[in-house]
Parts: sequence; structure tokens; C-alpha cells
Amino acid sequence: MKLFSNKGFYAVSTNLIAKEAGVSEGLIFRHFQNKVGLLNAVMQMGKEKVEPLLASIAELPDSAKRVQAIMELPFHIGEEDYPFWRLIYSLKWQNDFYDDEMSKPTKDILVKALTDLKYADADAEADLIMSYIDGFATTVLLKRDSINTAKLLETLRKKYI
Amino acid sequence: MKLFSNKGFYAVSTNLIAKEAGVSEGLIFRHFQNKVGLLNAVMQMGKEKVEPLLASIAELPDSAKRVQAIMELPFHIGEEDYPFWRLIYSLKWQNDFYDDEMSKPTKDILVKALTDLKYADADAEADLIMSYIDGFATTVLLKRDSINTAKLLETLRKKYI
DNA sequence: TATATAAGTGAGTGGTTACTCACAGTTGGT
DNA sequence: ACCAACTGTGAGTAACCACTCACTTATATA
Repeated sequence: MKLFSNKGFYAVSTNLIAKEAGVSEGLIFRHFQNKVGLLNAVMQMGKEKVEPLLASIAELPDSAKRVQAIMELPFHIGEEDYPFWRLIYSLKWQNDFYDDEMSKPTKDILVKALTDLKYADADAEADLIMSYIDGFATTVLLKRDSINTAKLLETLRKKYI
Repeated sequence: MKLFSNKGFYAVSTNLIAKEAGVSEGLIFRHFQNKVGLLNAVMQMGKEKVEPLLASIAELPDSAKRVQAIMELPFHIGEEDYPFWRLIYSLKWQNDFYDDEMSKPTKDILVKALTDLKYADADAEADLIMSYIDGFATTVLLKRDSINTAKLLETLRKKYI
């Protein structure tokens, strides 16, 4: 996951992966059939870690808090999950792997919460917030060294809370 | 540019580039030395097209209009410039090519405009808007088929104007 | 302990990669 | 018309790619 997310799927060879993992190259193909199979397995692992987090947000009784929790998701990514999210976002930009469906559960939670809050056009509002999230994720994952993400979150909260 | 932006730098071979361009493979290396040289030339072309646009925004006398113009930049990308911007954003996610300096001129315009508008913390505010922009660009460049970007811009304007 | 199954290895495979180079054609100045 | 410099070609190259396979080692069950 670390290699894929840092260098990109095509830029990292199975030879390097095996070396970094301390196993033989052949083992990769016994377990995952091919390189894409390894990528899928790696993605599946990440997805299974994320799903319960999303489920816990969906269960929050306060609609406004649900919107807030979703919007602030990128700021609460743990250091250990950075490689996974970097991988997700970098794959977005490669035609072969782009999966539009992945963000749907998140948007659904948003639309429902915004409808509860009597927003006139909950769907359009949700699309806007989903765009924000992509932006926050980009900033947190790529610029955390050069900008203060805690301050960014603070500035965001002053606007919305 | 089209090939690099759709498939990613490492996923596209110089053989394919030459075929699509209708020239011999050797010509690529005569003109650009190596594959990275070609990428740089392609990026330089794009940058030179973008610079005058940014300069014209910087010259707007109304500070609020300058902020608005910057924030809405992704919504006004012409169809013909999509490949360039897709390339810029996809390269962001590859360690080898990430260039933090590229967005600096844009942020500088923002900080100056927000300072004129007497914002208490113009820098933090600018960082937030820069994040928004990354999000809008992601949406416009990747989801223009599945979501209505005109409506997204409309929803955004209702909030800020 | 015996045996079947699974996990792991590493040398080898054909195909592809970025890149080179000797050569051919085109251009522009005198 | 000549030459020098530039533009373009395509066959060739070593390195690397994802992937295979005959083989060895570890594990589980009875």
C-alpha cells in the first residue's frame, strides 16, 4: 500500500514490492494471481477499515453533527491510514481504476442529514460538501508539511459552526 | 498531454506516444532527451497558457471580484484545457513529480485580496479557499459526467455572493 | 508417524521498456 | 549549387517487466 500510494501503481514493480515485503516475487502471484489482484486486496483491506467509521457517523442522532463529522473526515484521518487514502485519491486520476461508486455511501449520509435539516436542495448542497471534502483530503494528504491543517480546520469551523 | 493525463506518466510508453503523434520513437529523444523531458515540455506549454489568465485576474481592481474569480477558476476551465489540468492534478499524487510551488502565485493573489478586504487572518482564509479550489477542480475534472457542475457553481454562489 | 494440503522459493520466460545510433531527407544561408 | 545544420527514421540494445513453474519447506489432521 505504501509503495502503490507513493509511486503509483504502474511505477512500482512486483520485484520491488517483494523485496520491501521480504518475500519472494513468486509468492505475490500465488496469493493474488496478478498485480491487479494485489492492488484489489490492498484496497479491500482499506475499505474494511473505513466502513465501520462511516457506519458510526451514520448513527449519530444529531443531523447537524452528522454533516459536520462527514465534512471534517479528512482532518481526522489517522497517520496510519494516510497511505490508504493517498492510494484512493491517486487512483482516482487514472482512467483504468476510477471508481465513481466509492463515494456514494458518504454522499447518501449527507443527503439524508441535509434533508432532515430542511435544506431546499439537499442534493446540490451535498455535492458541494463532497467537493469540499475532496479539497480538504488533497490538502491534508499532500500539504500537511507545508500548511497547518489544525489551523485550517479551525478556520473552517469558524465559518460553519 | 492527452495520453499522460488519461493513463498516467508511467503507464504510457514512448512507443505509444510516437504512434499517436504519427512520428518515429527516436524523434522524441532527439527533441526532449528523455521521457521526463517530454513531460516537462508538455507541462511548460500548459503553464504558459495559464499564466496570462492568472495575470488578468490579478489586475482586477475589485478585491472581492478577484477572490471570486480565483475561487471559481475550476468552473471556467475550457474543455480544451482539461487534459492539462488532469495532468497537473494526477502528477500531484506521485511523489516523484509533486511540485508544491505551482500553486503559490494563485495563493499570493488570494492573500493580497483578502488582506485588502480586512480579513483578520488572510493567510488561513487563503489556505481554506485553496482547499476548496482543489476540491472543485477534482469534481469538475473527474465527475463532470455524473454531476451538474453548473448547478454546483450556482449553489456555491448562493453561499458567497 | 504418515500424508495431504498449503506456503514459499528463485531461476527462468517472452514480451516490453526507454533509449541509442548510423543513416537519410530537408532546410536555409551564401 | 553547395554545404552545414537541423529534422526525422527505424532497426537495434540492455535492462526491466509481470508472470510461470518445478521444486522445497511448513502446517494441519488422523
